[in-house]
Amino acid sequence: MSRAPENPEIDGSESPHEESVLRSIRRITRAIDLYSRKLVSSCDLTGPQLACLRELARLGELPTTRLAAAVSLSPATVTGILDRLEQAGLLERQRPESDKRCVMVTLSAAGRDALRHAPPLLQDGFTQRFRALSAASQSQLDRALQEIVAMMEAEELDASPLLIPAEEPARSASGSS
Amino acid sequence: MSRAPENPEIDGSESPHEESVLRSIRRITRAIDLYSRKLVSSCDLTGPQLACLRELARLGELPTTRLAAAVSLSPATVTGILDRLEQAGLLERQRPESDKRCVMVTLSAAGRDALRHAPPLLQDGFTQRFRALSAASQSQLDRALQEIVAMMEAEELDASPLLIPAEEPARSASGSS
DNA sequence: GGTAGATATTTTGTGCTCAAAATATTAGTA
DNA sequence: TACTAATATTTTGAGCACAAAATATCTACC
Repeated sequence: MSRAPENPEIDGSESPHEESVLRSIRRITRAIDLYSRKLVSSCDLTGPQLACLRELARLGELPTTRLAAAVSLSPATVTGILDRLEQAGLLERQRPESDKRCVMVTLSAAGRDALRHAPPLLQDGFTQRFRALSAASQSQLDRALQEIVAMMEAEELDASPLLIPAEEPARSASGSS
Repeated sequence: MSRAPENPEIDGSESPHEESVLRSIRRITRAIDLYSRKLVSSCDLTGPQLACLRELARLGELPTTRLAAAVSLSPATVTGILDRLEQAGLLERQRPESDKRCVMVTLSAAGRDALRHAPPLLQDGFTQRFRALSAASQSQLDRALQEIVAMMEAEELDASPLLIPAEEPARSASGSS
């Protein structure tokens, strides 16, 4: 009756690493979210809120859209975050006369102060452990993540039939660890 | 080699890699979210929904809590996802006689079918590129991520020795001293 | 039997997240 | 001036995500 064996491996043929990579990413995402909630109890700021404040401090006054890009979030999302931060008095929004479509965001004194007392954006445990790594190891992890980002953000590689294994991106500086 | 932990300027002193790592993670998270939304238009399932279905298929009937663990989400979150999947007729929930606290979740025929026609959980572009890597490269990325997960999930490493700067004038927001 | 504590799930409340639509403003053009 | 298109932000609607509280059930010990 089952007309075809429907070999479940046909499209499920994922390399074990593929599953594993996804699983790791989910766990990282979750760990960050959990830490964000702990942050709230220690300094009344969530992770995304703190990230916005930090970029604001780093880049100075800037329009919503550019802030959104800086923290890798959509403008719509940032609007909500800014609402809450403004409500808390940590920043100010104003439309410049020159172009009233824009909204320039500025850190307030209170915002700068909150930032000074805020813990790091990543778990303290992670921060400690990461800093304990050799510069080479840090760099290696950093590069690995960037590689994943690049593969992730690269869209669809067209209709290109991908069969070209071509060559390894050959990482030259493999040794120093 | 081991850089002595000089008193690191207390708060500003993040290694450049630290910033970069966080930025990469944010971008990865975002890329996954964006793909999840594209998924909806192609198969009416979001990423988390698809992830739940897949685990369900992989592990068979199982209680909510175990499913939550399998997808690295909290039970509360999974409840909402299950609501929608059940509504769509892709799975069934029932409380076994033996223990009516539990809720056993089972894939329905429609669920199994939807799964067969669903695209991969990661961007197609990523999947293609990742598969094009050598086994060694895949493994390397996989390991790097797992290392980060481990550092991320390791809590606080307490007062553990190892690299304590001895004094660390902890002004960390531990309330008013 | 009855009551306390443990276990499993759902509900509640808040925030993050996005696309798409709505709004407001500016610039270009007839 | 009026009309159109482009730009910048906010609103809307839906889903994800969690902790904490609420609910229901089971187990253990009296």
